[in-house]
Amino acid sequence: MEMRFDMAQNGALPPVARSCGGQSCENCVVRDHAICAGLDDADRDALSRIGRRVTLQAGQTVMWEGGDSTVVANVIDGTLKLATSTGDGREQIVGVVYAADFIGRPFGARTPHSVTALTDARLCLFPRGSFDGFALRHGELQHRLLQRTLDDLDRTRAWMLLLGRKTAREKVATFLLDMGRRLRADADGVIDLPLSRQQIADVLGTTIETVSRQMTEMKRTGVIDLVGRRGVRLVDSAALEALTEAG
Amino acid sequence: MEMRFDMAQNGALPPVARSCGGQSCENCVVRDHAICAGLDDADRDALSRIGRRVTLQAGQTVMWEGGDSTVVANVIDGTLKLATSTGDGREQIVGVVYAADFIGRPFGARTPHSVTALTDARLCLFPRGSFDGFALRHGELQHRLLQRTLDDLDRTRAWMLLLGRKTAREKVATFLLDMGRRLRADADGVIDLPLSRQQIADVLGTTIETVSRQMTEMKRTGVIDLVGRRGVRLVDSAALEALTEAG
DNA sequence: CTTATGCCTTGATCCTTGTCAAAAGCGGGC
DNA sequence: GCCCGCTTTTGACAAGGATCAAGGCATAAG
Repeated sequence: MEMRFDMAQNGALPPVARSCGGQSCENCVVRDHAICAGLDDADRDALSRIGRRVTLQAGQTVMWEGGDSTVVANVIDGTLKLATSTGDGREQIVGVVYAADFIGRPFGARTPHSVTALTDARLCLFPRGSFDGFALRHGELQHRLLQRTLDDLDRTRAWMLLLGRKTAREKVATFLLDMGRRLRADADGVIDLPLSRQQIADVLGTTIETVSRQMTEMKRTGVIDLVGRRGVRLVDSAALEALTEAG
Repeated sequence: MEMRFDMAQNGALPPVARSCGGQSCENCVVRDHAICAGLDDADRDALSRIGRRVTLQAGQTVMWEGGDSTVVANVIDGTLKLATSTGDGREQIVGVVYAADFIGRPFGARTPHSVTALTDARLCLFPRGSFDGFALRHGELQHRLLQRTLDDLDRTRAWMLLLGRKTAREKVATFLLDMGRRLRADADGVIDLPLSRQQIADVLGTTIETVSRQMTEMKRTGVIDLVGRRGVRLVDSAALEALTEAG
């Protein structure tokens, strides 16, 4: 088992996080998709007074595995990873979150996994205590949080099938299709992956070499095309879909 | 990849499930631990009128992967597995549930995984629509459901680390300690596993042969003791704990 | 434009685990 | 108490993927 101690990943928040408290919900790009959607103006306003905007740079960590659960947040934009690791440094990415997703552990003392920005990102950050109190008083918000948590659980369990039972080929194919669904391709049909090869390996429970070999092979057979380090074009999605469940 | 089509596992519910509608919540053994705990007498009574008790035999399936989500339930006693599989028959167990746990997919159209009894079991079964309506009107119940779902998600993510990054030895050690925590040992310190070797393999994302070899080896080194097919004694929990994260 | 720094790719080899096959042993039924 | 069926164990072998080791190539800095 290889060990990595990736210092760049562990940059703590700067002493004073760049807060944009002046920003309100009115011009928030995720207001209709995040859990705050459905709140009336007064409630949304009350919630916004609890939170503050925070900007993160790629590589910054907001929450640590096993640390006190002091904050929760909505993702305004950017991509972040949720990860756990063994004592000897093996890492497993247990979730990737995007704009409008919710992060952190409400109603619990500890954060069971770390949260780290993969790209530059903006969050709408709430102290957990205040957020918990607000949620308890607003059934609609709690309901949306429940819906989202149930969906997360479904997705997570589907991923367990991949980790436990799929081959390297199937894992990579599933991953690429999943990225194609979540990320928008540019005019040339190229997707800009928010993850490095190592991080893809950490999502799939395999190694960087295996990911690289599988992707190269898929390029050779014309199923995908690789553009620079982070670019992928899904040339033949049907073929990719087929690779999802067969030798 | 091996394929199994385990017919005994797929026994459908009998045409008329043995219902014990006469049973009330008053003498329910899980009333203080299931999500209904915390409801006042009137509300609990209303909820009980929605549900009915059902008895399952080991091997019976209550919900199917991808099927309509028509019912949800509290487990009164027994052990059940949650599972997903690939089109070619590889199975991954994504959860094991015990007395007082909640099963099924509220607030969603489809059940994303199957639910099958591992031992004889009793459920308190609710039609999903009625349950959803009740939950929407009772914030306390919804809050308990949220708490439980958040805990499930945390446990599930912890299990992803096992599936993606742990060795066979570490997987089996982690599994045995987990069982030791959840199940009570008898006077001799022997735990009666609710899972066959194959099912253990399906939980750990490995094969029956690997599970067997690891357990035999642990017995040889005196860390555990094997008693019949389903019995295990955790002789040296500290040593087992050590095997959880090292070669 | 040139150079330097990491990522990423590629190659060779090893080894853990999966696969195939058969023997052993537990448990239930007669 | 004995036998039969099925689970579990054990063995031999194969292979997919991990590990070790260079080398190539984007990307950013000078």
